[in-house]
Amino acid sequence: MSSYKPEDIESKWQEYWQENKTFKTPEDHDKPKYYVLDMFPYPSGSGLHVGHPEGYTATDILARYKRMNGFNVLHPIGWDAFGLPAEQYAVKTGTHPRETTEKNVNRFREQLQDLGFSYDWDREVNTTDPDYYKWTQWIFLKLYEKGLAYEDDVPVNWCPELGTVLANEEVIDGKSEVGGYPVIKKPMRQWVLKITEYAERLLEGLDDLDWPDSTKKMQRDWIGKSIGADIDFKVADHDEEIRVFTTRPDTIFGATYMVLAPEHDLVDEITIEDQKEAVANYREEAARKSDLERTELSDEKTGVFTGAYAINPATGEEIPIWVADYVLVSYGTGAIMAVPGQDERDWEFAEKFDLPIVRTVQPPEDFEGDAYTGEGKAINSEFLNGLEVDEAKEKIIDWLEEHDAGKKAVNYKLRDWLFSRQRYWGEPFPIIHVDGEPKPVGEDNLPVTLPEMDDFEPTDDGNPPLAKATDWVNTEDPETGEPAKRETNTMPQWAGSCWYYLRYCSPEFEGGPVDSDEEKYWMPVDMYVGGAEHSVLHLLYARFWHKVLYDCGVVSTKEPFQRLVHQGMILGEVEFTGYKHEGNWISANTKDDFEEVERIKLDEEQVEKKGDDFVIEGTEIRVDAKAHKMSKSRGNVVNPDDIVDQYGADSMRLYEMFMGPLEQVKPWSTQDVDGVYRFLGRVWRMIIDEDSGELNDSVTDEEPPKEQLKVLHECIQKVTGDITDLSFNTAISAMMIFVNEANKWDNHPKSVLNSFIKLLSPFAPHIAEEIWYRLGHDETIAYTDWPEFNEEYLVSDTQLYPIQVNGKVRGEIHVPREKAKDKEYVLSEAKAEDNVQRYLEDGNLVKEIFVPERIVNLVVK
RNA sequence: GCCCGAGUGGCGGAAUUGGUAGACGCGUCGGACUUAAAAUCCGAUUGGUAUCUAAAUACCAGUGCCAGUUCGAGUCUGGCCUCGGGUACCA
Repeated sequence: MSSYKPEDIESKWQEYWQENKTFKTPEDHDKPKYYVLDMFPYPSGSGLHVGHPEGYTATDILARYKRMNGFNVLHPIGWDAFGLPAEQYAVKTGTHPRETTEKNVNRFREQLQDLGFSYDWDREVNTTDPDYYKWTQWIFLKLYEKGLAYEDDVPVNWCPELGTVLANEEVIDGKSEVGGYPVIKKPMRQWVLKITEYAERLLEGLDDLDWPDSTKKMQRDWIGKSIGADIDFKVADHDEEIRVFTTRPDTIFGATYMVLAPEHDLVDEITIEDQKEAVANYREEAARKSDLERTELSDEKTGVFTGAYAINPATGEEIPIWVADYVLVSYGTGAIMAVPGQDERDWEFAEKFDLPIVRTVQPPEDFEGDAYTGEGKAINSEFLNGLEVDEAKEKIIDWLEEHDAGKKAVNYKLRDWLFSRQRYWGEPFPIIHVDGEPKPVGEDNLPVTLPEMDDFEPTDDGNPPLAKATDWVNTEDPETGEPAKRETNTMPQWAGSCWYYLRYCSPEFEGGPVDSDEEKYWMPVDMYVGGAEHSVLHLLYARFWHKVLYDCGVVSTKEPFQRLVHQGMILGEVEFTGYKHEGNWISANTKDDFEEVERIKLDEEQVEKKGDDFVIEGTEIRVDAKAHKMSKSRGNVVNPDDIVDQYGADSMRLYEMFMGPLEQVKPWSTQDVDGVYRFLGRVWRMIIDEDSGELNDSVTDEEPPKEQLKVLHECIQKVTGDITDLSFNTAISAMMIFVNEANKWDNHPKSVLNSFIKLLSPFAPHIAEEIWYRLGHDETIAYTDWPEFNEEYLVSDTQLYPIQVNGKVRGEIHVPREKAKDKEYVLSEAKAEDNVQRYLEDGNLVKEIFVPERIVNLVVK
């Protein structure tokens, strides 16, 4: 072997690492620890796509870097392996989901190993393993014991095609996130987790986390805390009161009607005889509507009058009570006081149904529009008149409390978490029903394993597939021996991923989900890398469970993930698209003017850049130049296996990091992989003689000269700093600069090469191990010491000063190091520079700017 | 609609606290090596103007658009435009 052949050296070192368990997590707790975690992958049938290795390479670089800096590193991987696709495949083909899952996991594992990631494979976990989900069930029992898990009959998102209930967040625009099937509302008995009880703590906990601001904001918005008041409205000629939540109690004098959600409990009771039919029809219609229809029809407000009236506690006047679906039953109290003067939705409704509108906040003089929602002085509000919004709020709340009509209140958008699914391939609940009442099975009876089945279709009446396993369903109460029925729902996929990061700390531990000594050492996760699509759900659910476990004394930290980073999506290759209408080319910017437009994919050679746009070569016809999200249907998916086959894993890793900043969205370009591949080839040839396979003659044992040390230490400084900042793209660029420089040298002292190869090793570990070995080392490079840079080599003998005249660079001078900070000297040299002189001669020097070791600017008038 | 994020060569992208815009890489062009090709290596590569050509030098313009602050703005401020993402009757 002589030239750089990744296929040979990569498999060699992958085998070496595995045989020697190079990356086994150290068991001692003596050194500082670093826990670096990738988001739990779902092992899909299509295998790894190029987005996976992006985050994984970043964490792997950090893991390897930290090991070389003396840390004990926990860098694990595992499988979030329950889930719908394997079950749907089972329904279609009869293949048991376990088989599909096992096959997919094996494929994923192989692909990850081919990329040379330094995971501790002894700590692999799998959510579908009964030894794992035993503890998922155990945690559920804790939730149940604490009253945080309850059964409820709730209108749920029922998807007939998938035969399952979906969580709100799995429904997008009224269609299922998976498959895009229609979703309707249907009441069903469900398990629900009381995440709302933790709303405030989930909100507060965000403050101290080192997370992207946008992610924190999304979580805050999702929790949606708002402060206002609960106000009770008496119903005229009834004993009932209707409670509303409002953030604008100050506008109560403008509350000219009320609205109940169609599902509100009091609707039937208060509706007068004459309106019963209309209201019943409206409610039925609203129930039948899917979320999609509700959204689509949202332009036009609808509603019916109940015939009943409420008494506005502030004005004492009777106001009509309506039913309308623009009020949601699931937020606040499901009822509102409508203040059209200060609320756009109420205004719209009031206009449509001819209800009175009273302004209670003075809009500015130039205000044009309908409802006014801004700041201003109260009007038409008796004792509130003249007060600003905040003052008025305070005063009215005091007034309401005095008159026993309301009180200050806080509300959250966050809803309780619908926690059951009508599926087979998920964790069974550790719950039995005795005489129809739920009862936990008890810790000793865990795990409750899935029964063997070969039919995974739900029953016709919408019961989960597990209902068909009658031998399994019909059991007895382990305590009393009474007949009992098992819960046939299963947990959602989120369950297993809510606590997996804990299991990695002690994957074999049998006394609980996590060994407390290990937990105290390893937690919290120091660096968590994964897609922004999990900004809300996974991260919120996991934080919720973590806080519950904290309350149970299972974990010692209040938050699981101290630092979080989202890798940006990798898009497909840039595509050029031209448009034709009736056979003639049309410009891309006019394509919306035509009804029928034909899209034509163009080659790079067929287009050229003209101004800000790309056009068809030789014409003015604009085309679209865009990189799209990779998708099977578009046919632009890049398979990492192909890149590894063609260029090797080291090039794959290097390219994904070189593309651009980790967190940014970036288009893929296979051609660009050439660049990093050539770089690795240059590294190889700098050290290895291609003919003999021996070290080059230029590789010597001599002491490096100062110029070489300068180049090396600049590289060390840059790479070290950039890894810390996660700026892997510029770290690689720094190594390229080093190699470009070093290739000009006649001699390559081993000490310099050793240091450089260490720098390269977290990025391209295979070639680094091979060269390290050829440089005469017996041990893996993975635990050698990271090179330290020495400031003293970094200083050059001269200092370069660009010389500006009126802010424009007109020349540059080099001054000796010892004079670099000498203002007098530098300025006189600057003025003496030939080109600068011309400008000085033409005007008067009025000001001299001298920034030490940076720049000189002369202001001339 | 609302809330974030981003606009820099043909392309991906660099640029400390405001201090030489375009590092590094791709592509393109030219050259070396070769019978030839591949591979490799060297050089050029923002646009424009001037000095006869070339080399070289100098100047002008230039980081989405328009203003502003400053000795100096890709970077800061205000107003727009475009693209990407999130969210959507949450009272």
